[in-house]
Amino acid sequence: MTKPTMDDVARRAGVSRALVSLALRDSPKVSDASRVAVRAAADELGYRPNLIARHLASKQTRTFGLVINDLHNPYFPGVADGVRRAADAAGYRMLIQSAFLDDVVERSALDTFIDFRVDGIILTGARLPAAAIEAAARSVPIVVVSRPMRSVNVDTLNNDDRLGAELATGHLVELGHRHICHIDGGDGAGAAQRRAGYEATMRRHGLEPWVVSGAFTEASGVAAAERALGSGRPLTAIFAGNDVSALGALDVIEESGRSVPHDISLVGYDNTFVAALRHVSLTTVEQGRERLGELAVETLINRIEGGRTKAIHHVIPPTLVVRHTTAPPP
Amino acid sequence: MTKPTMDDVARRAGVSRALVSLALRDSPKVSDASRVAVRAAADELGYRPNLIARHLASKQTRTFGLVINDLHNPYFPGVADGVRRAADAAGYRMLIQSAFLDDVVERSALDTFIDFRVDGIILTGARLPAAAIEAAARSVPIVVVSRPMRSVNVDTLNNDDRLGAELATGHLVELGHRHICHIDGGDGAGAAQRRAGYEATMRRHGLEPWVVSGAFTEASGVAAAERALGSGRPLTAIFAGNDVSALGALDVIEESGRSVPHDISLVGYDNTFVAALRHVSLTTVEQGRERLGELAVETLINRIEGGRTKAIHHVIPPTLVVRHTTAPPP
DNA sequence: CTGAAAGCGCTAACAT
DNA sequence: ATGTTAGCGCTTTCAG
Repeated sequence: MTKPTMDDVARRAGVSRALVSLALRDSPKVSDASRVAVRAAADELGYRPNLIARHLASKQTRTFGLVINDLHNPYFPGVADGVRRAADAAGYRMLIQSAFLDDVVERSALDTFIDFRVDGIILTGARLPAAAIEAAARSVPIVVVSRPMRSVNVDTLNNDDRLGAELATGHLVELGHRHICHIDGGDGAGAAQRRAGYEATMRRHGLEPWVVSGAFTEASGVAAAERALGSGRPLTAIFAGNDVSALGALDVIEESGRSVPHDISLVGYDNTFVAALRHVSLTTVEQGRERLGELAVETLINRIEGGRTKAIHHVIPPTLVVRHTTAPPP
Repeated sequence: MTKPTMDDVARRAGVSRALVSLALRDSPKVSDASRVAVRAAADELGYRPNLIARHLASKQTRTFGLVINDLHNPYFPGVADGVRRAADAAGYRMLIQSAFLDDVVERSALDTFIDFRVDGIILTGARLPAAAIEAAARSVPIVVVSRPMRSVNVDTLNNDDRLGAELATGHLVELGHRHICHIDGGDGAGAAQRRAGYEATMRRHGLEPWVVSGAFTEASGVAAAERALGSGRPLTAIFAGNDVSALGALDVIEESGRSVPHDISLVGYDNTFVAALRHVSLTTVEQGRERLGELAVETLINRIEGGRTKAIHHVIPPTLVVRHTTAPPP
């Protein structure tokens, strides 16, 4: 169980340890003969370099840490796809941690990556206070994805949440809806912007905003929809803060005997795979999550390798995806 | 950006480096005065211990690596929940990597964890050859979850896939179905056992098994259902290898103008949150995924700390969750 | 092209 | 209770 070290390989190959190090990393200053001998010895021994030691000596890990706010939210794996593809192409590893929707866990996930001295950290959907992120960013490059925040030293990457909400709300208004309720994302990442976009659109059309507070979870969608439906207030459409809360609302609407979109139209946000299921067919907003993931890596790399110090704030335009949960009001 | 080291803290607190090390880890053999002084110095400096260095010196990382076969499959986050809870309670960190359904990526995820010298690895839904896992298990404790395999040196934890498939198929038979097609999981983890359970149940009832090959993805469910429906063969029920492939099948069935469960009954496997959505309400099989995650950690810990060397193979009984996608045949 | 030697930041005996 | 001294396994000058 005790693993062979570089010394073992060196001894077996009849060369010095330093040469093994060079040979294994394909340095040009190693003769072919040595290279072959070293490789052979390493293979025979089943040698695997100890990254812990390598990193301690070289001061870099070539690893990015990805903190996902909630592994259960199908939005995030899409971001992870983009991150992985780009990281892979650039020769970086990616390690993931989930915050499990808990701020304390999120904080410790961030600390763990810092303590592991990863070369860069991607925070997605983070709910940590901006100050905490700023502080952490002083010791490692951090890029915050899908969580709008203004900062001079941490990079951010977002879809335009406000615009997305405007598209969603505008779509409902155009269909003829006047009683549109917004189940918001509470203090979730981007929730405030989506709420603002909703409110602005409503006002622009002379309609009164009606926000029921929620969170980015299915359970909160259930609770919020129950409140909205139970209020007795006229209601023909709901714009939920994200897809999973929309799904919660969908359940409640149907349970109440109403049908979607016949009685009530419903819009989500994120365009997750669940929204795309024909059986659900939820009208929603696409953020471009994979692209955000890729951009996150690029942003990190040009800070690390390019030495950039000024923060970048990139916002990409979302698009409305119209499916079958929206129709003119009854 | 250059971080303070333990030496900096020691100097500032006016003590030796070793004492800082002890104080920061709450060793009882440190005076209160020193402890306070060290903590203060560390805080003022914003000191964070370098885990890389700590691990190199202590030969352990107190970290488990979790390799998830497919981050997009909502089954896995449930396992991760269980792992995290148990790991947390035992004082271990958890790092995640996704294989993104790709065997090569899965292999490199495993290698990365080995190279990082994590204390234990949990493979869930892995499709790697058993031999590769066995080999890796020689250098680090590995427990394989949701992937049946017989082995003398690697621990496994599974629900009884065969039994689960028998429950699912038996349920359909009891409802009166005779033309039941199984969309299998191809070479996915546990797919063979589920297929066997289906076939055995069919034969036991004098029915002819009909397996259409698939995989554990939505896209494969779509393709397989199209083939089944297009075959012209009588068909009143489908038992899909897992929930996401069932969802793919559901889309195709409805697209063909048939309704579920009126024309065709449908059963999945995994009881993911999507199956539970009232709007989907998929009859499925619950594996007990969180429990599997917790057990995985316990298994790893009693091997690491308890010094166990004989492999454990634990199988837990699945349960059928009947919802609204199953009904008697038309 | 190869080897020797000096660390990387920390832990773990061993002293005191 | 606290300090000293070796490493952990690797990379990286610096000589040869």
